[in-house]
Order: sequence, then structure tokens, then C-alpha cells
Amino acid sequence: MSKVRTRFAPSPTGRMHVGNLRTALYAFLIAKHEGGDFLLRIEDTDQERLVEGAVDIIYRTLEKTGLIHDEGPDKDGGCGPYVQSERQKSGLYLEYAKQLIEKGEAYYCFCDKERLETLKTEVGGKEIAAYDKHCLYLPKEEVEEKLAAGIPYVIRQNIPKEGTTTFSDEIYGDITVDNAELDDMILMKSDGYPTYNFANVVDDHLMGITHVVRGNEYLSSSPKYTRLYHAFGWEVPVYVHCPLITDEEHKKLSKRSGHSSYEDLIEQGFLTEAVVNFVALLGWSPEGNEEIFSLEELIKAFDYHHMSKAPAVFDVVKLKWMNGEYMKAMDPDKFYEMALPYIKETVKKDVDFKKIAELVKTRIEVFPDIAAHIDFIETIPDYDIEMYRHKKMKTTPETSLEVLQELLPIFEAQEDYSNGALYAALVKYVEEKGCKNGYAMWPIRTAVSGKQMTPGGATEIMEILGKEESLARIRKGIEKLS
RNA sequence: GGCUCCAUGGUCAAGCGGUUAAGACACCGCCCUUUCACGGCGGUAACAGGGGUUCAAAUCCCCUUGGAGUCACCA
Repeated sequence: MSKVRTRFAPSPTGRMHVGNLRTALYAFLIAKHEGGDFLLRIEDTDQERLVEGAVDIIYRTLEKTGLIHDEGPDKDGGCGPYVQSERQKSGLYLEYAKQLIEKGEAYYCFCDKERLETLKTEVGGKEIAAYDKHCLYLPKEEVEEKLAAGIPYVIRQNIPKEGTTTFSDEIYGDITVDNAELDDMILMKSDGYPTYNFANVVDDHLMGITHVVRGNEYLSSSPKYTRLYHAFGWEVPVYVHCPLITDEEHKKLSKRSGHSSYEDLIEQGFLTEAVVNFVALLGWSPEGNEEIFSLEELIKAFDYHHMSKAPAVFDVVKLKWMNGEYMKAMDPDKFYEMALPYIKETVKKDVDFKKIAELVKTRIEVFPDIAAHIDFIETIPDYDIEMYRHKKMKTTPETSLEVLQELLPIFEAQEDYSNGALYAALVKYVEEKGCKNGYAMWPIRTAVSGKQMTPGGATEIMEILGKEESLARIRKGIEKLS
């Protein structure tokens, strides 16, 4: 069996859609699992939709996610160029289209926009057009004349009205459709560029792609591609159509969802590794129960025969959980580095950011969660004294006042404001008083944070706030309670 | 609307003729705990419906229903 070659063939139109990322990932995994090649090809045949900088986004995203290609525009592997607009310049696509015309598998079409309009019908609120093969029947002389006169033309695939076409997909099995359902799709546009449909087939063949991995929105046009391969007499690649990724409404994931692109997710504080891991599990499941996979582990475990057919909902809640897992497992220094901008955004004071990062590390799922956890460090919120009441700790505003008043001089005398020393002092007080830890801890933590929940306990917070601020907050608490 | 695909808990999903129908997220409860979280333990919750085939069906077939995709000189 020949070496597996897959490709990722995006068109540079903006951010990296998570559906595209997943497709790229699967293509990468299928190739790498077999020790094959993964190529990158830029499909920029639609000159109108080109977005400046989009190619850079593609490079950057692939690099960050670790989907390193073996061949591409920047890595010649002998099949170049790897950008379709560059390939187009050599007249390659037109040449192949002409081959098809000679075989009777394609034909010139001179129909203008107005005529095409008349072919449209509206069904269910949608406009549907089916070409009527008008130009297929043009006499040869007339075609020559029009060509010579420089009349704009397109080249269409000639699909018979009779019979059926069958193709085989690794995931969905054999699919057969009536040829009558297949439109004579355009291969070459009037601007001289090939359509995606045509360039895709030609290039996949020329680049020796063995497995075509793509989203399942292409399932219905696959018979046309298959006919193209047959028309050329080329070997049909293995098709692997990936199930759709949908939003919570079970619709194709769109920009409206707010998290449809890789870049969106990163901006929302997700980690690249978590996104890749999560997306890998959308439409595929490993053999065991383990769900956390590095890219290396995915390569080893990925078997595309275990892919599912049904569309998968992109569940942000689960992504968050997974992201939290990656946060916890992250190297502390790395975490500190990444969390710092978020910490600084809410805490302007000169405190130990590293300690804050440590405290927050196991409690957040995404970086923006940090703000809500530590905002009290900057300024203490105006809390209700009922917050001092806690059933389990057996505290009330009254007992809290007493504890705070007794503890104040102790903390005033305390020089060492490290967590350990503070905790020791507190425990000593608790022992002498003969009460439970929480009985004293709760009021202190409340006074010092003004919050129902905080990252860390009373003394951990005091350590970060420092002596002066801690005492000020305890005094303020006493004031409030008096 | 035509065509195509899909159908196990709220979500991701194991399952591929015989199972007490896994696991994860979410949710709930308990425990642990310097609060919350983390962690540990436990719980609620599913084979869309109807026909077949078979000794036996979540698994195979058909129909119904539901959902999605697609029908461009976009990819």
C-alpha cells in the first residue's frame, strides 16, 4: 500500500472555523497515524472573497495547534505550487478542462446572467437553479465563432440525465444518486479561474492525495467529483467525510454563536491544547475511557473507522471543564505567565501576583474567570453583615464581632505575615478559646475579602493583602458590626 | 420542495444479535476541607414511534416521525 497523503485545503477568507480546524486535525491524524504526509494547499480561486491576512491566520493556527504540514506553499515537496492562484497562472486547469471537453465530459457555455436567471425557481424560500444544457447542443461552428469573438464563457461538466452515480465513503458507506439530480456544475469560471470543485479534484490527483478528508457538507456534491475522476480515468481517493459540528440549536456552527473560530476561543481564554483535544472528540471517540489526549497521544490512538456519523453539538460547558483540566495540569510558571495579564487587569496594587496565580490556578476554567475571583483584592466590596452568619461554622454577626475584636490585637502584634505564620497564630487563638477553626476563620475571611467565596482561606488572603491592608479591613469589619 | 445523510440520557458518546445499556460534561446528594473550589463517594437521567426477521433486537430490514446538510461563475 502506498504512503498515506492527506491535505488541508482552506480558502483564505478569515478566521479558522472550528469545523475547519477539526477537519484539518483529522486529516493530520489520519496521515500521521500511518506515518504519512500532511499537506497544506491554499484554495484561493475566489478572488472576490479573499481576505487580506487570512493566509497568515492559517499558518499561525496550524503552527500553534501543532498541525505541522510536510508540504505546502512554504515547504516544497515537489508538487508545487501549493497555492491555486499560482497554479492557475500556468493554465493548468484550463488544460485539464479542455481534455474533458475533447472527451465529451464537459462543454463551453456562453449563457449570460440574464438567461441563467430565467432558469431559477423558488422553492421553500430558496432559489434553485438547474442548468438546462442549452450550450451543450450548440453547433461546433457556433462555439468556435463565439470563442474567436471573445465572448465570455464558462466550462461545464457534462453529466448525463440517465443512470446513477455511486461513490463510497469510509464513514457513510456507498451512496448512490440519480444523475438527473446532478447539475452540470461549472468547472472553469468566466474569469479564467477554476471553481473549487474542479481545482480540488485536479490538485488532489496531481498531489497524490490518497485520503480526502472534508466536512460532510460536501457529501451531496461528492458524486460530481467522483464523475470527474472517472472522466479523467483517475483513481478515486478514499473519502472520509466528517460529521458536522453544530451549535446548541443543532445548526451548522456559525459566527453568531460567538465561538465559531479558533481565534474566538483563544480570545475567550481557552488553551490551544484543550481546544484541539476537545475538537478531536467531536465526532470521534477513543477506545478507552480516557478523554485527555495530547496531540502525540491522539496520533497514536486515532483510528478514523471509529468516527461517528451524527452531527455533534459544540458544548462550550464541556470545553470549559476540559480547559480547567489543562489549567490544573499546567506548569506553574507557564500559567503565571499566561495569567498575569488577566490578573493585572483587575488588581493594580503592588501585591504578589505569583501567589495570586497559584491560588487561582485550580479554581478557574478559563482565564477571564480570574477577575471575579480576585476583584476583592483591589477594593473590598460593600458587603452585608449577614455574610458573617454561617450555620455550619456556627457564626453570627455577634460572635464574629467578638472574634474580630479579640483577634485584632494579635494580628497587630504579628510581624510575620506569611500564610504559615498567620495560620499558626490563628490556630493558637482557636485552641485557647476552645472553638472550631471555622468559628474564627469565617469572620476573618469575610472581613478581609467581603465575599462569599474566595480563592483560598483567610490567612492566604491576608498574606497577599499584607499587614496594613489586612488590619484596615478587619477594623472596618469591626466598625460595620458594632 | 427535490436529493442525501443522520437518530442511545440535556450534551459528547461506548455498544456492532444474548450487557444489570459503559464512561465523560452538566445537575443533585454525601464526605473531606481554612469558605468556595479541588478531590473522593453515590444518585437522577437514554435506545423517537410502529411493523417485521430471529429462540433472542439498541444492534438487521421496512415504514412513520423528527433533525440536519445540500441544491451559486462560494468554498
